[in-house]
Amino acid sequence: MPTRTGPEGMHQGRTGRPRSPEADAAILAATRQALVELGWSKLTMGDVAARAGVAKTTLYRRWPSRNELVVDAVAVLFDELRLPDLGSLPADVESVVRQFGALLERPEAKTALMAVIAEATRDDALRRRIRTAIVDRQKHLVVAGRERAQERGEIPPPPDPAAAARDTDLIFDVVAGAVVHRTLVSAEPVDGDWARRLTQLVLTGLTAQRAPAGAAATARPTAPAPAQGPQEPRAADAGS
Amino acid sequence: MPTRTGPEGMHQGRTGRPRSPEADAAILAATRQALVELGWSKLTMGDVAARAGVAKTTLYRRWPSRNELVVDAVAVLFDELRLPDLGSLPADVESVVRQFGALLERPEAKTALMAVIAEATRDDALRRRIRTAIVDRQKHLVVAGRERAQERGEIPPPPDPAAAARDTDLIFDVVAGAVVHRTLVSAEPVDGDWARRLTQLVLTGLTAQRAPAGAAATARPTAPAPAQGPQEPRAADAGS
Amino acid sequence: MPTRTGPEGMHQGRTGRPRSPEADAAILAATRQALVELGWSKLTMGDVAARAGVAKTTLYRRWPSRNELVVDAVAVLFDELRLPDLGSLPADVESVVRQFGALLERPEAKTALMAVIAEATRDDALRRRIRTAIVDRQKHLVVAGRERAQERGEIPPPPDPAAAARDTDLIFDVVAGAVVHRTLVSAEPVDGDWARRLTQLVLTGLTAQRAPAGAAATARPTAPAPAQGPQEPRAADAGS
Amino acid sequence: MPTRTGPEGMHQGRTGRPRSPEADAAILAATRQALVELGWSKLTMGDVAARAGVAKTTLYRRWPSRNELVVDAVAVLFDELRLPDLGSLPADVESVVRQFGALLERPEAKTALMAVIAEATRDDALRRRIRTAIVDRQKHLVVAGRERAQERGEIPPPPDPAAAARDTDLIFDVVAGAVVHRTLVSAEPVDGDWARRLTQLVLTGLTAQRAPAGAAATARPTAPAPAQGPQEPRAADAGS
DNA sequence: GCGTAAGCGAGACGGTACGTCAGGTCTTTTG
DNA sequence: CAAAAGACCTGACGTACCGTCTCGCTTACGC
Repeated sequence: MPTRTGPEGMHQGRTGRPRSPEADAAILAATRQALVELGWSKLTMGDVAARAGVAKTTLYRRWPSRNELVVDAVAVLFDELRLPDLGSLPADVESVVRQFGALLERPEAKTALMAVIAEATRDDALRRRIRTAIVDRQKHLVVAGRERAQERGEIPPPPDPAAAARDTDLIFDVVAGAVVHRTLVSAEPVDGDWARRLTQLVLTGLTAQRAPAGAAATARPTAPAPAQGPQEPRAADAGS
Repeated sequence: MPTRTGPEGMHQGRTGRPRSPEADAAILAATRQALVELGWSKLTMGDVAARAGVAKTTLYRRWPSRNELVVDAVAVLFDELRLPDLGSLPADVESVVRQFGALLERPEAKTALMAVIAEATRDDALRRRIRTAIVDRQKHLVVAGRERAQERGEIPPPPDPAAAARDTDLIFDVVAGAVVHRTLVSAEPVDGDWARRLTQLVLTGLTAQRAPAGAAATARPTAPAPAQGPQEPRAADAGS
Repeated sequence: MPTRTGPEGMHQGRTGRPRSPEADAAILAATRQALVELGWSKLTMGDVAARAGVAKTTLYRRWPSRNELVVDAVAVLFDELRLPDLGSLPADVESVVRQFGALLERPEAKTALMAVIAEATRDDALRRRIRTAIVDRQKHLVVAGRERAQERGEIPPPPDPAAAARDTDLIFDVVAGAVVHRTLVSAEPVDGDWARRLTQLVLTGLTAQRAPAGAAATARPTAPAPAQGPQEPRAADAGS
Repeated sequence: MPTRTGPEGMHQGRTGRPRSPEADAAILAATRQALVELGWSKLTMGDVAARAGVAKTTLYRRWPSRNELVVDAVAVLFDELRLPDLGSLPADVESVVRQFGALLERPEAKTALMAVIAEATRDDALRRRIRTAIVDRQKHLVVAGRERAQERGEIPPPPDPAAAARDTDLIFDVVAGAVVHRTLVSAEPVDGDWARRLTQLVLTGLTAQRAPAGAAATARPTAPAPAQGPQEPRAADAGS
């Protein structure tokens, strides 16, 4: 676990009454509870303070606003995600997919995650906080999974580090995105069958993509297409 | 374009002064503009009304709340998505991926979409509205793409309708989810390279999955799929 | 009864559909009913229209505003006041006092009267309407009472018209004011005893005032007025 | 001046930031000013708050509604009424009459008083507030005037306390009612002449009423009238 | 008998104010 | 000095009425 999040990062100063550490825990728990019961838009600072048995001032002394408070409150949920060692890459991946799906079924996670991402489209500081508190935790799983699979010999070592990074990013977007989309937009559960099919799609897609060598298989980005028609129009009509 | 959305669905009754149709257009335009300038959390009904040159009550007479208003305002953006006929399935898919990515770069779309999805986790009526106004429009593209590819002979007809529906759902969650995640969470652009790699991953993954020979249910990625070539030599390395 | 009030005074134009006369009655009745149930400040035009089974426009076509509508609605109540002939001035006066008191016990009268008077402090047109529709009806009783008493010989003819007018005004203010104040401010009922004592106070006070011999202008109450008897022996102790 | 009114009576609790006392004064002053400029029906809470340089919430924290605020704002005006010692009862009474008349010429007093009384016909709490804040202040003058006149020997001590109370009430209703009626309904000024005539009427009327002894003077409620005609019908026709 | 001008119910319209609520800040007393 | 309590200002909320304005009728008069 990198950089522990903590309420405010820096505040210390060694004099005066020290901040109560129970208060922190109580506030975060109260925030999660309020999130479950009320949802994002109905959650209020005053309500959280009351549930935590704490004054509103104490909240503001530790978190600059509702958004960062919620990020921190929700972040701990993502600590629960574990990369198990089930012996094969597909099994490991499928496990993570199901864990992630289960996490997003929980109301406090599902509500908070999207709301906070929505806010972050306008607020860079918030985006950074989300990245360190949540996204990096998930990405770490992808990296760890790759390494373990390489050790097992399931996948070859990456030809160069840049390609590896690109692959990691793609896998991460595909897996996390698909789970989020299924859970929140399609509103369907991430059950065993779906998790297995997603895992399969991603792993075969990725392996085939990397393997093709001389096969007729897929794209050959180096060799320009003979007559693929106008490419630019494609970009152009994307806006029409 | 099926089922036109309309502000309130049902309200008519032939007596009394009819609702001004210009007001509708002005309000939706004002909503999009406010969304760009202020973002979701700063957008207020009063502000939208003022921009539209309309009374606040007129807004509330037509939309029960900010959420549904924003859904309707943003929904038209998704009408722009087109499935072009570029001659091959990968090219068509890649085009849609890029269109969708470009759409989500637009601030009014990105902000609104996530916020509204977040709210929908607590509000079934809102979820339904999102589904009919936005999601179904996108899903339609997947269905149409499948059909066209079948006509071209790029993919075989589905063995049974249930399997086809499951595949459609999976593809939809994977593609839409990945684009959304990359744009909003990873905050990276959907450029030509990424779009191509995503397309390739999904299409090869899917094809391989359907032809798994006698292989074990869970793919064995070590043994590369024997002949997954049939997508024809496609060599587009189009644009930037 | 002089000048019938009528909704709008002038509206004529002999062509077109004539205004429904039932509507007038229904509206005024609805206004009184709403006044009883809701009080002045909660009474709304829309509510009156609904009770009367009439469109809001119909109200506005006939009365310029709530104030004048209420004045007209309440004015008819004051038509009920009668000057009976009970044979003596005190008995007649006492009767009127009690009638007026009874009228002001009725919620629609009490609420409306004061509210409308309050509004009239800022609105001369409204003040005129009140005067013609309500006040003059009451003042007429005072004038009639004087004349009858003179015919009976109970009081001497006025030395000059100006003095008579001054007396009329004073009596009117004292009697009406006292009844209103007792009913609305003191919130005590106008019962038989109180009515008799008020009547007596006014009549003796007035008679003595007119006959002050050579006494100082400002009465010297220590020296009881020498002969203020001429009101005749009236011994009614009627009453509840 | 007993029982200070205060905004809300009870609220304290010794912890937390105390309510600003300047705010109270500023709000009441702003209310009176707004009343003068706008009149009762145009006075709004928001406007008062703005004039007082205070938030709307601060008003609502202290007064439950416009009505009670206005009562308190206007009440202080009635503190100005003084019972001077001019040496004789008539002179003292006349002075109070003129003071009261002058008070009711002031727009903030005249508008507010009637409006608030009108509202009170539906609201017992408001009626109580008016009584303690305004009416009792005036009544005190009547009581004090009686006592002083007795000390001077101008009027005899009351035969029994009940009679004294009844007299006080009657005088109060007559004097206050007459002044109010002349000012607000008749819309005539309370000038020296009118004040003198009212004073005289009340004092002589009252003295004579009490004095009559064996004189033929006024009512002899003990001795039933010889032929006073039907009393009951009087009560009956009061309702017709 | 027929056109036409006004009345009529309905209900949308641009407004204003409502009374409440939440956000953050600030000022007390208590620990 | 921090914490709790709670007053404070700000500003948006969603609602209720206002008085006006179309609508599509209906109704009586006067040609």
